[in-house]
Parts: sequence; structure tokens; C-alpha cells
Amino acid sequence: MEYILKTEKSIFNVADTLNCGQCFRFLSTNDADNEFVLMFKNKFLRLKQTENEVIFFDTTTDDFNNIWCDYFDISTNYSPMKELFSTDETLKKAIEFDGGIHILKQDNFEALISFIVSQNNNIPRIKGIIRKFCERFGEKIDKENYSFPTIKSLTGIKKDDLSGISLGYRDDYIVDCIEKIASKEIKLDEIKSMPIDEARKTLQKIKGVGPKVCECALLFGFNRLEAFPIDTWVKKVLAKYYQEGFPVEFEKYAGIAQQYLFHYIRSSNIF
DNA sequence: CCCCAGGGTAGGG
DNA sequence: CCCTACCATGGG
Repeated sequence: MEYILKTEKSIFNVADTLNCGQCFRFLSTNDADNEFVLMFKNKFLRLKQTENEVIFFDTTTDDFNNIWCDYFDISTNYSPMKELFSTDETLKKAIEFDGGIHILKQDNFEALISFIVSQNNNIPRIKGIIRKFCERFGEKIDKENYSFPTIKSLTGIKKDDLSGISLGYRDDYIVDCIEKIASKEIKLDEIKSMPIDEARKTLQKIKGVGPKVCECALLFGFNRLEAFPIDTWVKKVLAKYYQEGFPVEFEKYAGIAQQYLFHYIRSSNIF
């Protein structure tokens, strides 16, 4: 059974949304066809975008309504934010380039672990590490895919359990993250509704979670759209186009703006 | 051999 | 507060 979503790429662009560096458990199966497979927690999805629709394969209407509609943030209208951002010349160009990006509503624990892995690392390698992490600690879903491991299944793991995953020095950070969550020293569910600065302070108690990783976790795992991750790429954009600082009138949705800029500079050669 | 990748920590000024 | 060395790993 297929679920068909009527939309266009300027409204929701699957390829840009997946390729813009916010998630890591997906593969392009056929570039020309805009077809992808992805994992979200323990759910597998194959989907494909055409001019007028997105096809969700093997997906019931209930699956779409209960899982994927929310995950892909389909029901949010991004137009008001894009209109606001377009008063800025650089952002206007970015939105013309990749205005169909949606901010995924990922699992907070998965996002946190993923962006700890991301530090001083590149996207292809991050994807490989997370795949190996899921293969070792997750549940087998089908021939090739594993669920993202739960906190419960990870409780008590030691640094040695992480060898062979190519985490490098980040293995200590993963262990510390799991310990602090398993012991309930840090409660992810409570971070969702915390004032943003308190949420930041709490997440940064975890070893290996500094400002950048923290902002990514908040934006992609907790849907805190005001979070503004500054990585090496965004740093270059800020230095070149926003020497007076990033416009304060965008701050409520700064994370979305940041994501347009990030994908724009990485995928075009404006530098 | 170098540099870089969705950076952070520890240590010293 | 700032600055810097260092941190594993793999690709270019």
C-alpha cells in the first residue's frame, strides 16, 4: 500500500530535507528518481518524490498520520518564515536554492547521540559510525536495517563495548551521555519544555556536548526552532555576510534560517 | 607529508 | 575572559 502526499518541491523537498545534514540514517537508492530509504527509531521507510507528489511506499494512512506526517513536519506552513527571511539578501538566495527544507522532528535521544558523534567529523563518516552503532546495539528490523538502540538497551555499556565503531575519542562522550540519562541525572523529556537557556545548560553537562552539539540536539531532536548551531560552515557565512550579527528579528526561527544557509553554502560554490 | 570534517576539553595565561 | 594543544579516524 502506498500513501500519496500531494505537494511540490518548493513546499517540501525530500532530497534537500534529508541531505542538509540534520539526519544520518538514510540512503539515496536512485538519484534520478529522488528515491530514498530511511530509518526513524525502529521504523523503516522507502519514499520517492516526483513533480507533484511524494510517494510513501508500504505505508498506510494511519502510518502516515501517526508517524511520518509529524516526523517530516508536513503540517507546518513554512511560508511566513520564508517571507520574513527573504527581507535578507543572502537568505533570499538560500531559500531560492533550498526553500523546501523541513526541520525533521527526530527522536531526541537519537539526535543527541548523533550530534555527539558529529563533532570534528564529516557527514559520510558520521553516517557509517551511527550505522555500526545501531547494528551493534539496536534490534534487527530487516535484512539490512536496525533500530536505533534505546536507553534501556544501552544502560551499563562501557568504553570497550564501543570498540570497532570508529568513534575515536568520542567513545568517552557516548558513555557519559548514556550514564547521565540512564541515572536520570538528565531527563530528556523535561528538556522539551525548559526555558531555552536552562535546556542548554542541562545538555552541556554531558561530556562532549558544547555549544554546537547542544544547538543541533535542541533544533533537530527537540524542535526548538530558536536554536542556532554554528559549525565551521555557518561560521564562514556569519563572517562574510553577517558581520553586524545575525538579524535579531529572525531569532524565533533562527534554526530554520541557519539550515537554509548551511545547505546553501555546502551545496553551491558561493565561496 | 599536509589539511579538513555540522567541536570540545583541559590547561595555562 | 581569552588562547592553544590535543583529541581518533578516514578522505582528499
